[in-house]
Amino acid sequence: MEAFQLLSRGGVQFNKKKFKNDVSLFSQVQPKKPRTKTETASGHLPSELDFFRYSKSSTEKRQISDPREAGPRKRARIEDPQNEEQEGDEAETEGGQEHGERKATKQRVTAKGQNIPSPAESFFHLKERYNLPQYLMSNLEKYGFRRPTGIQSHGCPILMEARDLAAISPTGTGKTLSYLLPVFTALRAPSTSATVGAGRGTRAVILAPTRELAHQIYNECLKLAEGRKWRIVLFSKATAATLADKSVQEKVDIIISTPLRLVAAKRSGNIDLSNVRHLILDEADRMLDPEFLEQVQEITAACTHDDIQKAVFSATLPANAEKIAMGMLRNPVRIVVGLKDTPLPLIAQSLTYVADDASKLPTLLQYLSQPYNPPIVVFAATQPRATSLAEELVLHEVPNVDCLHAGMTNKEREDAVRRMQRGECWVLVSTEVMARGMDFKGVREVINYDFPRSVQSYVHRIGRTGRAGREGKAVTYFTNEDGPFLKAIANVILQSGSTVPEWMLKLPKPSKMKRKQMGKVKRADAVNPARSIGRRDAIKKRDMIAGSKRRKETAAAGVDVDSADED
DNA sequence: AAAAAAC
Repeated sequence: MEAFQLLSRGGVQFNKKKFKNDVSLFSQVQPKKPRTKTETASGHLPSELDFFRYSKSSTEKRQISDPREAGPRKRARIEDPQNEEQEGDEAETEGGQEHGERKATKQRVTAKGQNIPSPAESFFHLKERYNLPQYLMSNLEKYGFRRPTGIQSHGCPILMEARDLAAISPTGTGKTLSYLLPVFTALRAPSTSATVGAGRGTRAVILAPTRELAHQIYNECLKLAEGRKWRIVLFSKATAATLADKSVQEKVDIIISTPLRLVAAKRSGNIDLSNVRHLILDEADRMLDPEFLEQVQEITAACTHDDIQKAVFSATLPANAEKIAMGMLRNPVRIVVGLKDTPLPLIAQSLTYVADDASKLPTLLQYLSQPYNPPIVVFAATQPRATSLAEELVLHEVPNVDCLHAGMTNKEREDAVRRMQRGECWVLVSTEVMARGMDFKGVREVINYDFPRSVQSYVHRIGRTGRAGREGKAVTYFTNEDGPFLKAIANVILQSGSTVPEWMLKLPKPSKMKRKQMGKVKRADAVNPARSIGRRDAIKKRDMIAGSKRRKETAAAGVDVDSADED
């Protein structure tokens, strides 16, 4: 592992020529026409592919052909009552409408519940209505938050009026800030201050499904907290230990944690949650998955204060998760920004046909040998596949490749995130662990190397790009085996305003049996069938690295050394 | 429907 990491970090030379059209990592992308289409790796389709029978009339359904048209077209859709999500007694508003000024990117907002607080047009309005402290206003300005996003203008008032909230808003639309602002406003002053209204100690808990996401939320907290002596704790083994001291715990204001970590502290009696007034579940549907649910419920039960406000946030919320969430909330407001379970139209999505698993690597290598827009996030289905793919890319001289999955050590994970944030990583190969919430601002493109297992997974994965109003590109590889899952994803792409070949939508709905069967197809750990991963160890890796050097030298002489790497 | 993630 060590050797591989060294190699992936520093062992590959920067190839300027390859990127001469893209010198600056963070410069504005030329708005390209988003195309959603089916590309074939080999240029022709094998006739035995049964689901391509439907492609005879492969005319494309066209909704929005250009992201710049998204505004007006979206508007047209809003006015079409047939497209409205039907709700019972609901208030419906569109941000900005009542003041005449509307940005093209504004999305439809559906709110449901009793006495729904009206949205705030600007941070200044929030301040006027809810007495937002000046330090928050300065910090907002300092960090470039000029206007609230849809979820912020609608969600903040609801939370600031002490209501429970279920909020659904697309990826990259500022959900974190929409719950942090109300939390800071409600807490008023740090525990250490003389004028604390609501008692001392932990008064807000924010839960997230991965360490990386918890850390990112923590960083956002620190931005808003500047200038005040807030004690914000990113829960870890180390911090949990220091909190065993009651006098330390009394000074804490906000805890951000993954569920199991907090449960462990609770069980050891090291944490007092009895004064928690705000409990936030980020990536709520994930947090309500069976494996997390018990832990979340244990934490909820430990938050015994009567005046507790609960809120759940996500870009996706399947019906069963929503049912559980609503059961946890008191007289909640439910708001949906845009369309539920739908990616942003800003993301140009495409599907690429690759015949089988073995064809994916050559397809990706071919793609990465041409100029592209780094950084790219590549999603693999399992940890071994992510590792294997990253190794293959490194061995094939792709520059600045990194790998990140939960099988790695904390330090390795932190290092990978840091390199990503610094723009040192151009291709990040990862698993589902990176799929949710992570905000790497420069990510231009997502590649689903392995087909996502659910619509939710797809939406969150591709949501790593196209954040905060930027454009993004998402490519999804699909093989013959992915056929049964293709239709659902095609529908999502269509929903989000991109185009999809009509035959995909005509695919038969796969039966449960069929899905079960297909789902059981075992994916090889090694991404390159020519290499066996079974006997991999440090020595083997050293050989591979040596092999890659040899390859480099012999490549010029036209000698094929690939076979030398085989077992 | 299943892997990944959580310690």
